[in-house]
Amino acid sequence: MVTIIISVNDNFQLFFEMKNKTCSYKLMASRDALTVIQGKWRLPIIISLTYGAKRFGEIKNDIEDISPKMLSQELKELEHNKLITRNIYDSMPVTVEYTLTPLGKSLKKLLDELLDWGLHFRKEVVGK
Amino acid sequence: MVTIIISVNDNFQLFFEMKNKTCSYKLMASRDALTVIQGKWRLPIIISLTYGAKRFGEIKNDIEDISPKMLSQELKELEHNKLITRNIYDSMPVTVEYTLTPLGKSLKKLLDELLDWGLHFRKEVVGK
DNA sequence: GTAACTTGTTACCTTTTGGTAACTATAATC
DNA sequence: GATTATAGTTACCAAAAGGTAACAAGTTAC
Repeated sequence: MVTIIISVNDNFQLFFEMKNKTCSYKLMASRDALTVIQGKWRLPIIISLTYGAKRFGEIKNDIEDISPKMLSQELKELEHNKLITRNIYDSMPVTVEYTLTPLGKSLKKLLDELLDWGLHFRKEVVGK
Repeated sequence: MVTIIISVNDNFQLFFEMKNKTCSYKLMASRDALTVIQGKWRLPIIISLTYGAKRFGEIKNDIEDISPKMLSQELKELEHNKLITRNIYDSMPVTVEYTLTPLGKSLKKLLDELLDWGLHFRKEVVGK
């Protein structure tokens, strides 16, 4: 039996105990991926940024009912996980631009698959 | 502006307000997919069942530290979303077998992509 | 000097998710 | 009649996630 402790970031730890080392490692990686994109606002934010660099207020307008607290919080998390970068411009008033990193852009295939299966699921379950 | 209300199941509702109908529909489908597989125990359970039909106790042994309450709860949710089926056998003592449905098996590509990106992410972020 | 615009922060509260420990029902075995 | 094995359930609690409303700092325009 193996116990592996990994952390996606400072606030989040995953503990797994499994009999099979390879299987538990794969499970961890899959759950890392899930952890990074889950939550109410992350997909909307990431999708908003796939259309190019955006400022705080622009993302907020895109998503409509997100609060500044949640947007700020989630942007920090995404930056921490290196999916986006934050650029401050010394204009007046100050503007801050967010862009997807290469790692962030590398989510495309996963997001496509998520959409694909989601549509399939809706057809099979939600739609009926 | 369009407001669309959908529900994945009786207990869960997603509300989206967006300016672009197509975009919000895609977002909903993607979030459906996320919703169905997220949570601490769903991936382990689904993965456990990819190795074939299993009984309640067998899944419990596979996952080690899951409680009967959580396993029961999550199995019900997965059944409700039509990813698994529950078969009762009138043996003694009674045995119950869980299997993946075709819809459950259709998750394979998504799970593969999740694993793929998760490994990439670990290499880029967690590993450093 | 007051209002407006930018990007946030803070304190407080509610809802959702997950955990613990004890218990249940049924039947077979000792 | 007590123990074992099956597959759960129940009541209660803790932690995480998300929501609301008010505020803050810096600069420009009126």
